[in-house]
Amino acid sequence: MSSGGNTIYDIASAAGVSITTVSRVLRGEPNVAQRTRTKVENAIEQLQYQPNAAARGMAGGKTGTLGIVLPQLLNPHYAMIYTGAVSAAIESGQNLQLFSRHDILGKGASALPALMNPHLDGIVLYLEYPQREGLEQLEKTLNEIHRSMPFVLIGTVAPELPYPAISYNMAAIMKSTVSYLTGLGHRRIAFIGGAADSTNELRRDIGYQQGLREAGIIYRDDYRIPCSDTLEAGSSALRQLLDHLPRSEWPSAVIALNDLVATGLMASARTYGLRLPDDLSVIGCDNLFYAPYLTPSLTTIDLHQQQLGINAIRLLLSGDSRRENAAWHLIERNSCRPYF
Amino acid sequence: MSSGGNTIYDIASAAGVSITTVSRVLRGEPNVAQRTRTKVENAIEQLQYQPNAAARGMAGGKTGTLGIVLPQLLNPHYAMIYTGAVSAAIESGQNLQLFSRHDILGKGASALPALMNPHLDGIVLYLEYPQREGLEQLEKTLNEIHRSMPFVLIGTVAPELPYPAISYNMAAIMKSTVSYLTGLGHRRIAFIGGAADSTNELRRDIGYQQGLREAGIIYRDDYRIPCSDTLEAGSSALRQLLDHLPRSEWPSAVIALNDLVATGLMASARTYGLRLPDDLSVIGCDNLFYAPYLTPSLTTIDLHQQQLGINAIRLLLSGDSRRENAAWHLIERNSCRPYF
DNA sequence: CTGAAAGCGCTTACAG
DNA sequence: CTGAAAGCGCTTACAG
Repeated sequence: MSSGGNTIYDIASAAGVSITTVSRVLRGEPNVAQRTRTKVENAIEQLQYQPNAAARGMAGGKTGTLGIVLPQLLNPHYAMIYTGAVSAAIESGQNLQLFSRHDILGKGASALPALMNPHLDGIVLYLEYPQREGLEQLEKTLNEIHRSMPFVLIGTVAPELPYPAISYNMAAIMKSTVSYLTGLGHRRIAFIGGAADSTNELRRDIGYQQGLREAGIIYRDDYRIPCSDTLEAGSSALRQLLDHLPRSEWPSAVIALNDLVATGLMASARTYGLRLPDDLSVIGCDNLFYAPYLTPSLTTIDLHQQQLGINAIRLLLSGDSRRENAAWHLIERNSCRPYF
Repeated sequence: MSSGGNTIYDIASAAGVSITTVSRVLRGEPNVAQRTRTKVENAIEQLQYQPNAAARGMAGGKTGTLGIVLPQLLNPHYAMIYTGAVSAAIESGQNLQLFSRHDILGKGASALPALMNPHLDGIVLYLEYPQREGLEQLEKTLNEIHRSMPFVLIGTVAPELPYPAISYNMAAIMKSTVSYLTGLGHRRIAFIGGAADSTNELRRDIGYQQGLREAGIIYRDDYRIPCSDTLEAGSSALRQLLDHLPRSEWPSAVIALNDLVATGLMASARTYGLRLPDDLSVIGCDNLFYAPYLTPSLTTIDLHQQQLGINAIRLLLSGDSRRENAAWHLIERNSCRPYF
């Protein structure tokens, strides 16, 4: 094509060697005479040669590009992971290709071919886990991917999946969140979480209930509101919560699915005349960049997303198949206060 | 490779035709007998055939993938554009590949080869424009890209660049912003903007000064603070502004580079005991998703980023080389109030 | 309307 | 240590 670039042939003839030899020095093979290697390297330098990744992949070699699948990018949670991942990829001289479709699982294996198409050396998968019964289907899909390239799973990874993974231990995180609140004296603690039927949301619910139980608090169904992943959903979820409860039973604290939901919920709380945090403590999850700038500043869980992105790429590159938990910590700010 | 997929050969033999014919129906060429076409289509369907984009590209055809270069993704401004762009790409059956390095210009043409490497059918470029003297270098770079693939420029595009573009008219936007504020009665209007030496920041400064002039206000150097693109920078820029001014000359309104800077600046303002918006009106730019949820909710410029992403892909696909302005509008919320 | 052949830019056995 | 040859999965002239 008019791609205008020099090919391996150009540098072969410039260096006076065969393309095989050029390919060898390109890939850093050891069995090349120093003199030859130098000649080739000079030619590469002079002609500003750039290997064609597509051709490489097609010929069966490494393409030098990794992939990452993220549900979306509007939530900075994912953008942070991506940013960490690119930096780690660049550091290792790899390219990183982003796939931001969430349909990959919804449509099962049917979306898979699109992934296999570009010859990737490996891929990081942040999946949105399906209903429980979908887990089996998912495993089949993953086995299929596994056959053509290595991958690592990140996010809230079901422990049942026997693949390399860096996973948020959502049960532990939720339990700690609840304990933080009970430690402040709260007893009426609501949880505005995801749809209860996804496997990773399940995990959060377990942690929520464990946390309550440990503090001797009885779980109430009407303190658990399902909610999707947006600010607006957070706003209306809080309304739903409060509207179904006599004022005397309104929670004194609410745990949000994530900072987006927390943000929406805080605005909504004000419309009920609730002062924050005096009348209602709020805690989020993700530590988005603007969380310190909300009024009140938002107490939340920092999920170390950028580091997760970095670690995922490193794990992928290492070829190791270990499974580990992702780091996190609670950040105390001003949206929670002791309850007496 | 073990890429496991069926090739054009597989479907050729399944359909009992040559690979040439398969290729023809794949690419929708008209000169194929209906019967033959049907046979081939059935085989494609049955074998779940997926064309290999890399091979396609290498053979000189369309790859079906477009690219987009964005400076970064942590600022939702860019994530919105990306999101719009993918949706438009998917709608047209194209893939979209994201490149988020900002070094493409910093390093001049040297970062270019990485872009040409994957065989893209075209690319959307959101560039960070260089100092004035860099414009010439930039044009050379663009000419080089132009030779191998079509592109469209988006963002604040220098009018000097003779390429298809959808551009924010920053001068007009800034002028309107100032006029909005002067319309509210403000006279001491500060501008916390970008480094004054970038060509697109220059454009904003022009609009700022025009707006002032129209209202008969004299431009003051000490009301113009340079600032980078982060919340922290916004915080310290405001400090820098106020610390150098006697209290009686503190501005009654401040225009921020973007919502990130506005967010940081608002927090900083409070530490000076300023009530918002009573003591200081603030206006941002970008209309990030959380802007309505700040206290006070942030008046800002909506830049219609998602639509910009969509339009950019469509313009690219159309092959048209027109240059147009991007849509925008001011969103009044509660961070600005009349000044008496 | 259809097919055989060359070629895109590489890598990988296979010889030497 | 080095090179000639085959092949990766396609598209594009060129014949027929």
